[in-house]
Amino acid sequence: MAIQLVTQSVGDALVTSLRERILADEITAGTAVTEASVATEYKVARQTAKAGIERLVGEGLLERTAHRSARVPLLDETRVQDLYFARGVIEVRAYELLASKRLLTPEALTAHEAFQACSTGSNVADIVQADVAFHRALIDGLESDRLSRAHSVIINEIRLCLAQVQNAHLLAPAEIAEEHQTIITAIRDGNVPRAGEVGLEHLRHAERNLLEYLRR
Amino acid sequence: MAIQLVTQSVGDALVTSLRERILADEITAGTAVTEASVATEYKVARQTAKAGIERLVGEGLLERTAHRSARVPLLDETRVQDLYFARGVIEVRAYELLASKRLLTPEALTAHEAFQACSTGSNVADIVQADVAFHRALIDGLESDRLSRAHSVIINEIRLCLAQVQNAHLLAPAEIAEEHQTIITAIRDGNVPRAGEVGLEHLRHAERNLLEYLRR
DNA sequence: TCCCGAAAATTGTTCGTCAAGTTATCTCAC
DNA sequence: GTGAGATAACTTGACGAACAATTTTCGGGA
Repeated sequence: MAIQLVTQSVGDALVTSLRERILADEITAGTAVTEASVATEYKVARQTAKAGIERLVGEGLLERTAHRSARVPLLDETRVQDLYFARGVIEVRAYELLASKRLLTPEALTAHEAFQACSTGSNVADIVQADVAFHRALIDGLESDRLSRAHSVIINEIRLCLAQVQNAHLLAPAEIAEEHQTIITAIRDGNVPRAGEVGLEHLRHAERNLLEYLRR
Repeated sequence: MAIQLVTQSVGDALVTSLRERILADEITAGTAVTEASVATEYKVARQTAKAGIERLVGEGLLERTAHRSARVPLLDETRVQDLYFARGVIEVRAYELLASKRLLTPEALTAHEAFQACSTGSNVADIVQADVAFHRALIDGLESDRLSRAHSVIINEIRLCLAQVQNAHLLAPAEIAEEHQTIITAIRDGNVPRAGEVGLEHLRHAERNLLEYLRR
């Protein structure tokens, strides 16, 4: 068996870079992301740029209608609600299943500790990153490619919202860490209903904060 | 306000057509779907064909690795298990939520009746179609675009499996209709845990049948 | 000011080309 | 005959240019 090399096509690299920049709020909402601009910026063919944009549209990180430029979608109330509702459907059931199996992967625990570690710091992007990583690690524990993928799409769009809000109205990191701990405890105890409840409560807090920010 | 016309780009039409043909098992698993063949068959440019194929790869209806032709994925055990697991996570929680709201849309009831109507017939494709439509209608009742979308991707891949199996090993349509009825009843009664349980049971039956077929 | 039409910008789609990687074929040594 | 290696054929990756269709912008009249 030959050693496997990890290669990446130009198109893949382009999508990865664009995705990062969007999630980092470097490409701000509302500004046009034209095929030509991406093409010249990255020195790639327009077709390549087009393909990349289309993939991101598929992920919900860009929006476009026919013959008009793609844009990073603007955060609005219905979007946030839809996003957290869909996320809740997946995560609540996932946490219940994890609890029923008392399944806590080392990755999830590591992610939790990593969050606690950087929660004392002030870098908001890091905190968001660590928060997302924790939830992702929990879902990944169920070892379902399809579920992880569905969850990932939704959570990426949520990261988009968080990026736009920035440090403005996040919960206190300490509070988030505490809620994460209750989720872990519920799973470890095999307390199925509680795992679902605290998971849902955790999401509700995040959603409420975002909505309050939007309504001000 | 002008009257809105529904138009469709060539690319969209191509994807729609290919998706239908794949789900109808007209493009059988394993056979190569090359960019050139699609291009000549539909008389479109290779670029257009490529874009269409890539979109279907994103939906899980085609598989491809770098520099090799796309193929309709072959049904195998782990795939079926992953698919039904992910579907279960979404549907179980969705049915519980529907029950907690006693939410039964006219569309869902209509879909149920439509299934019963064609369950006496022998056309397998119609039955699969009606079955999928019923579950879709239930999920759509929650009115979450993101959830419907995530569910749709998974269920399309399941349709792929069902298409490959054909009439071979489906449950008896009458049995399916009966299980659908129990789901509806549980939702109507607002019996939350039961809605989740019978939903899960329904999926388990379908999964078990598919797996038995695969293992023979 | 408001509306209309021309110009500019942008996407949709096609063609042709070359490079790079994969698969199939064929030959030659053994 | 058979296996290994070279060769050819096929396929995708990426680019550049071009034209049509559509949207947006903008300037000039009424």
